[in-house]
Amino acid sequence: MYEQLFSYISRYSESPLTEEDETLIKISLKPAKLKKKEFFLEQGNVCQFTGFILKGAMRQFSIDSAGNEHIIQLALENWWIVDRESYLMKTPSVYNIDAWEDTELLVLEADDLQRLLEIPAIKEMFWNMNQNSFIASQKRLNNSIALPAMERYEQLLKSYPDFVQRFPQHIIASYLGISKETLSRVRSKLFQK
Amino acid sequence: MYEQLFSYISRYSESPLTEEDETLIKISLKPAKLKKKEFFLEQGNVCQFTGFILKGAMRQFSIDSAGNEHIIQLALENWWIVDRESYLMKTPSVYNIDAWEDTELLVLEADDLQRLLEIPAIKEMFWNMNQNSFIASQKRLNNSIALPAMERYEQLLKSYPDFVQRFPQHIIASYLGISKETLSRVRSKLFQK
DNA sequence: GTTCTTTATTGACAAATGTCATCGTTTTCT
DNA sequence: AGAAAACGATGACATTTGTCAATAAAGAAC
Repeated sequence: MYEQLFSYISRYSESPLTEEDETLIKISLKPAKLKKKEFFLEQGNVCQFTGFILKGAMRQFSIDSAGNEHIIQLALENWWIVDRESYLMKTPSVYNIDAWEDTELLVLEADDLQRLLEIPAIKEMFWNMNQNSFIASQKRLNNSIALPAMERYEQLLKSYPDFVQRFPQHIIASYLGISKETLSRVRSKLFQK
Repeated sequence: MYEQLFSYISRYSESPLTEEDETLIKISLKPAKLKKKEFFLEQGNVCQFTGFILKGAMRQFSIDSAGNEHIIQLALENWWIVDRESYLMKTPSVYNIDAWEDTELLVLEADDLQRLLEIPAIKEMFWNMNQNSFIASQKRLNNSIALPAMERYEQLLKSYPDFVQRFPQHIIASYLGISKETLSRVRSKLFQK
């Protein structure tokens, strides 16, 4: 179970993990399971955990004043999931995170994170993960303000083809910031070509 | 000149700076000046520097196939500016960065960054800066997919009132992902209230 | 296996936003 | 000071996208 995480770490850091490191990681990251639709974080609560997804699919979303969900993040195997602002500042979150499929995770409490960051490989892994997250977020933002619906969808197909396999269209539409009807029409136009 | 940076660092880290740290910082971060409209980074080039803005205003933008600019970041005094992907991976950038006002910076080359990160206060400062950048980017993304034009503008007024003072409306409109005409109309509606 | 829920498509129409053109004002440049 | 450029507002109209409703198919639950 932890092998998956260790292999992830070695992919995102140059420093090796010692035996003691691995022990500390096993103590800090605890296995957890979520059934489909079960909440990992509900808005108004403080985000207690960072999750590493071993198996399954999750989504992070906000709910607007009209009650509509807006997907701000989708995550599959080997992704980290957390509301960082709430987790780090211990403030109530404006986001929800739930499982879209039955999901297995390793979860890490904020206090344990501090201890883990003493491990160079972990620090490096999170450092790189943070950089990549920011870069990805900025790209998505650029697409969002610069591209019309169809091109946003085409970009998504290129960047995250798995999403389209694992999540239904109305989730993808919300992730792109368009209505499900518009996405349906965009797709039919695309496939006409 | 460096006092401004030192004070920034102390605000974003708990560790103090030693004399040697300060010396190393002074060696690594070099003063630079940009006149209005001058490029800090031009698309197609590798981003060579991370800049710390001492005085002035800058913008980071992409140009789409129709030749329209899309502002993905605005930055004022005490902001860092860089295209991280290009800077870290040494790949050609898809973004442009230029000065909107005459600007004074301290600039840092990627190789020197590695050396600076040995300083705990610097590491901590960049760590926190990265977290904050990601959180801000995610918020902006959420606004972008969840809110109509007027509410996006109201959010901007709350979050970054300085932007509206320092940049003309067509820049603000582009930052919000709307046309300058729409922003003009949004504003006239807002002020009618 | 049947029922209920979720998902996806499509049409008709509404609303939001974009485009183009014009005009007056302000700012910048020399 | 005078000319040129940038800025901002507005009208007319086009385009994109959203909303609502109906329908059908696929999948989940019991």
